[in-house]
Order: sequence, then C-alpha cells, then structure tokens
Amino acid sequence: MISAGSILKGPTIRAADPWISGNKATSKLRQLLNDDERRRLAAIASVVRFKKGAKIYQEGNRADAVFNIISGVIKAHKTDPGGEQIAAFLFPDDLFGLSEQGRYANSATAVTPVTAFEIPVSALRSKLVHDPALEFHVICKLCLELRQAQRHAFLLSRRHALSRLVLFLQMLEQLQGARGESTSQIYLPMTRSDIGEYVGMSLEAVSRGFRILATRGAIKILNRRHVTIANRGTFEKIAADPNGSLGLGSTVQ
Amino acid sequence: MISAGSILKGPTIRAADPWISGNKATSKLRQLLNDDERRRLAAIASVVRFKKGAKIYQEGNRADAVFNIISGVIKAHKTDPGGEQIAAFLFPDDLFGLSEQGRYANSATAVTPVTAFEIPVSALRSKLVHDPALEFHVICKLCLELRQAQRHAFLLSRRHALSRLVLFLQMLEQLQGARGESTSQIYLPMTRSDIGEYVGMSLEAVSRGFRILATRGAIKILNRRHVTIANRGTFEKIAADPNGSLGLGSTVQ
DNA sequence: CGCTAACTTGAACGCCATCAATGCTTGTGG
DNA sequence: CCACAAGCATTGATGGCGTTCAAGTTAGCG
Repeated sequence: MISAGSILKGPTIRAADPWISGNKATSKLRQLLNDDERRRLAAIASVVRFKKGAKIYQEGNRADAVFNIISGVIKAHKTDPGGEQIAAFLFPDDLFGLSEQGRYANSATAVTPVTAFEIPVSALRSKLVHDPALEFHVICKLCLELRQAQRHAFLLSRRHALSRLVLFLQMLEQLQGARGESTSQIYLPMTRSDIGEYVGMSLEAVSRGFRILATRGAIKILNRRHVTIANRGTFEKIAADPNGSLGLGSTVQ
Repeated sequence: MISAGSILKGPTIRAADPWISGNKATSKLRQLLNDDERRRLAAIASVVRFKKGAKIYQEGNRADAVFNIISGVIKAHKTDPGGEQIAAFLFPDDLFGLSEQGRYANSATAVTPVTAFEIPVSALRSKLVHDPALEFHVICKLCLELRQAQRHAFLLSRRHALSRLVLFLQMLEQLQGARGESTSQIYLPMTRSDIGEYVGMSLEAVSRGFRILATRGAIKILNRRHVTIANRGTFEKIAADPNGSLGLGSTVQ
C-alpha cells in the first residue's frame, strides 16, 4: 500500500485550486507540491507511526506540529464526557493538527494503523513566509477542508437517519475517487460507533439504517467494512430526502 | 453604524493567527491588514449595496468575485428544493464568496440591508502571488472559518433542541464580542425560520425552545430580535447537555 | 389603520434514543 | 489448530422529543 517512494519524496498535499473550474465532484485531486517543495518539506519533517486506537494528540494541548498522512485513517474528535463527537475523518494526503490560538482544537486518534509526516509548526511557519507558492497551496487545501466541514454540517442538518447515512456514504465514495482509488465498493475503516458519532446518531440506528438501505435495494452489504451501491437511483432519491425515512412499504413514487 | 472612514480605508479582515496563543474564546479579533494593504485592495474593489432579502449570488454560478462585508448580515445557504439549509451567517469584516472549482458552493442572501466590498477574483489572485503577507492573512481567516464550520457541525450533532439553541446563542454572543460589540444582549437579525434552517430544527421548535429556555430562567426574551442570558449557570448546563431537553419539572440537580 | 409576514401556541403521530439481550469475528493462548 | 474471550455488531421493545398540520396572535410596513 505504501510505496517507499512516497515517503522518500516527502509530504503530499492533494487539493484543487478553488478558482479554476475543474469539473465534477468525482474528479481526482491533483498533487499540489512539486518534487523540490516536497524535498524541502521532508527536510524539516519526520516520519511517525501510530497503532490502531492510539491517541495522537489531545484537544487543548499546545500545537507544536502539524501532520500529513502517508497511510491509514485518523479521526478528529471532541472528547466531551458523555458523548464524543467526530469532526472529521482524515485520509492519506490530508493535513491535520491545525490549531486555534496555539492549541489543538480537536483530539486526534488513529482509526487504523497510521504512518504520517510530523512537521514542526515553527519550521513550517518560517518556510511559509518565504514561499508564496506553498502558501497558496495551503490556502487551496484549507478551502477544500472548509467545504468538507460545510458538507458535514449539511449532512448533520438532515432530519432523517437514512438521508444522513446516504450522504455519508456518498462522501466516502467521493473521497475514495479523489484519492484515485476504485469506487466500485465503499470501504468503511471505522466502527459503527464512529459512524454514529460522525453522523449524529446512535450506533444502533446506524446499524438499522444500513440494513434498511439494503432491504430497499439501495446498497449491498458485503461485510462489516464494505458496501456497494446497488441502485444509484434509489440511493440518490433517499439522499434528496423528500421525506427520508418512512417505515417501509409505501414507495411514494 | 457605518463610519465613512471604514469604507474609504478599504477592506477589513478580522482574525487571529491560529499559531499564536492568544487566549479566551471571548477575545476580540485583530484587524489583520495595515492601511497600505487596505488601500491597495480598495483599488481593485468596488462598494456594493443590497436590500434585505436580495440574492447576492446563486449556488453553482461562476464565482467572479469575493465579498467583504462592511455592514449588515448575510446568510450562505444551499437552495435545496423542499428544505433550505443555512451553512453560515456572515457579519461585518467577514469574507464570503469563496468558490469550489470556479463556482460558488452556496447561495448568498442578504438578511439585513448590506454594504460590502466586491473584489474581482482575477485581480485578487494576481495580488496574492506577489504578497506573501496578504496570503498569510487569508490563511488565518480561512482557519477561523474552518473552525466556525466545525463548531456549526458540533452544534448540529447535539440531539436535543435546547442544547442546539444554547450553542447557537453562545456562538452569536462570541461573534459579537469578537467584533468588539457589547455582549450584554444578543442580537438576532435573522428570522426564526432562518435559525431553524441553521440549527436543523423546524421554526416551531425554535420558538418553543426559546420559550422553554426563558421559562427555566436561562434567558430573557426582550423582543423578537433581542435576548439576554439571565442565568449563565443554567444556560451552560443546558449547553453541556447531560440530557438536554426533558419536558419540564424535574430540575435533576 | 389595515394588510401581510412573522411568530406563537396547540394536538397527534412517528422516528430515533435508549435499554437489553443475542450473535458474530477477530485475535490470543493453550 | 482449536477454544475462548472481548470487542463489535445486530436485533427487539418501549417511550420521549420534535415534526407536522392547523389555528390564532403579534408586529412591521405601506
């Protein structure tokens, strides 16, 4: 999965210039940094590994480094006693560890085993001031993450469980596509509980929801970690959510 | 409300360097641009006005300009038939009109009468490449908006109506503070329906929710557009949401 | 001063959270 | 290689909260 080359070359940021009219939500994102930039970033970065379930940093701690994922998946989450909330899942080529007032705004935990670059903030900062092109690339990436967060909010605003789940699956599918992976099946590296904490439902509701989607023929559950979209039409009709849930039966056209 | 000076001087971006450990959510944000930068931006910008309810741009249109609010409030929203969803409310000194693949990701509508700078994207872009300091300021602003969007998602993930409303009011209060306005009362420029579309509830539930908060002594409703926080303790206990709503009666300690 | 849009209040139904028990699977040590 | 354990996931039953539909009330604006 990890080509040795990708580590040797240095950090990778995938995004699109938000002002250029590339098209389609399904488009693959470009690697923004050239080899030279990657080498220079690699000089100030170090490679770190985390086991599944490992805590990478905690909300509120001093933000001394940002991370760039090489392989694996992490979750950024608030650690609110009596109810976690996941703000984002982060995948290879994503940046995380951006701070607010010098401190991490979320906690970060490895969902799968993770390899990442750790880049000290101090070094990155001084690099930024002298490198307008790199700055511009960071802006592009931030715009993308902002859109992503807005999409999350959009998902959460849906009042019906099925609608949320469908939007969640669409999101994962699109992210897989953007990374250049196959979208023939959707990979769910996280637990039902994680999904629940991301989409704002109980884990039981997530489980039931998937089953109902399967019953209605919208998806096919291959196993706990993989689903496919069986009927794109039904699938998207549920996303559109005229009235997302409805018990069963009435295919109200 | 609008000092003539602020128009003459040029665009204003308020944010904080996310890597500097200023403290407190209640802190006032700094104006990032110096007079010289503002003048140069003013040279490529024009001042535009919108009436209350006016549509500024529509989701999916070509994004030819970004806007910087001088006075008034706008909402950024998805225009989904059968259920609007508001992504953000934007206030003076905010930037909006950032695009995705060359097109606006949301629609924008004036909630109150609005005065704003309109800055053509083409001119801004060429300015950015030659001005690392300005780029850095844009990065700061984007980080802030990203945090804001994550806070919105956090709000939406709450399962209880009262908890969402309290978080919404806290958000408005904090934004007022950051702009240097008084926080003795919270101003609600938008309709109940707008609030509902932001917090993911029906407008009736918003109305009822405010009333229940008032009944419990957490807030005081001065009129349709103004509330104050009557009891900060109760208020924040509801935000923490042990079990947010509960009918009435049982003041469970 | 009347009209219209915004807001409040009421009643009933239905979805989802919650509690509880059972089933599956993954990995570890015998 | 098998057995067991511990997490993870599914399934079931019940009740509470919020949506929805429906009036009625207030307030802003001509």
